[in-house]
Amino acid sequence: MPFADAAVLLAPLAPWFDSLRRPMPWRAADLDAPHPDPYAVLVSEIMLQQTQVATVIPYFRRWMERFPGPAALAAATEDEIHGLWAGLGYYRRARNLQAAAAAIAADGFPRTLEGLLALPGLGPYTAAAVAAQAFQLPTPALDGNAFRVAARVLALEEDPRRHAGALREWLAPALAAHGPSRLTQAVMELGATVCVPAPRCASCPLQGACAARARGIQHRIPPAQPRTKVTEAEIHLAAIASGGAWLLRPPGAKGLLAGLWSWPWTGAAADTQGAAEPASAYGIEAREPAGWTQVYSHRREAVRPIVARVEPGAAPPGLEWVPEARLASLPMGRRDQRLREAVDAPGEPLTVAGLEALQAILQGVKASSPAAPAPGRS
DNA sequence: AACACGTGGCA
DNA sequence: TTGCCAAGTGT
Repeated sequence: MPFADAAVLLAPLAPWFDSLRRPMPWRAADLDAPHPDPYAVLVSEIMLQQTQVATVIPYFRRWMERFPGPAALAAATEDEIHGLWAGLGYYRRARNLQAAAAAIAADGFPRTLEGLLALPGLGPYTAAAVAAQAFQLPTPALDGNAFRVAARVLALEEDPRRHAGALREWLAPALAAHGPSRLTQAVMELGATVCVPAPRCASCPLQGACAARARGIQHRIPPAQPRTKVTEAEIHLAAIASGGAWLLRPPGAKGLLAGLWSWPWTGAAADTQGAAEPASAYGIEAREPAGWTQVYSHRREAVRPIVARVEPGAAPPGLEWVPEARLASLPMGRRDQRLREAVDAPGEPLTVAGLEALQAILQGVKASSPAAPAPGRS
């Protein structure tokens, strides 16, 4: 493809980045040397997958304090790593990062693109980003920012992801010319702060070189991506206490919120209304705090929380009674953290639907099927 | 090749 | 409020 010389086109990015880069705890002071701590680069890059810098910073600091190197991370428990990742999302990243740390502790840090690509959780982008920032290898790292910047500078009107190979070939000489770590970060920084979806061209160091801007088409490059469908669900999420313990579901191995503890829950029936009979007739004291909508990447959940106290009994299959003192230390996603913080909050009296949900959970009705409605009353 | 996979910021 | 998107990867 007859692209203009990237080393020339992107030259203004180097001084721009040297003077305007944002401070980040994983950034090396010397942009021209190999990074003093490749593990820190790796941790930051995994955390930054689909996650903004400002969100990552406090998680990165806590993680590095607790797991300063690959050996410490490799020795941690699943609950520990998920606890430090809790709230950051995409929890598989934490497990992959630990597996990568174990491989690094055993075999040393890979210093080639191929070696990095073989680590779990590192795809084409992350392997290249680590190679460039940790080891100064001229490997083009194409993330959403880099694709957007490249597509605009070159006025590429198609989806730039379809031209990843050509764009990598185009970018590589510029990395070698201006420093792999510097230019890698500069392109992404530009995409994150200036060449954003609604671009701020007036403050762009590449405004004179940008083909999209010259043609006035920067706002529609790159074309919007089709989104995958989001399913809707409504659930009852129950904090059930008995004696000094809470009824919880231990972490699953796969699926949504894998690796995290959760409160038991059950699909809400849409057709049950009206006042409940006194729940005390069933040995239950309960209330329903205000609900909320929980949004995931591909699912929207209307959450109807219940807080209840019941008579002692065996835990239903798949659930565990967990001593109250341990509750605060269990890794939970945002939804379950939110109910954990609300277990002492006031609520409305239990509804019929809420009572049925409690009974379904306590009777061991399979609670993990999103579509499963609560059973009818007997 | 689609789809699963979390959460938060921003217009 | 709703929708888009973020330093993507695994299956």
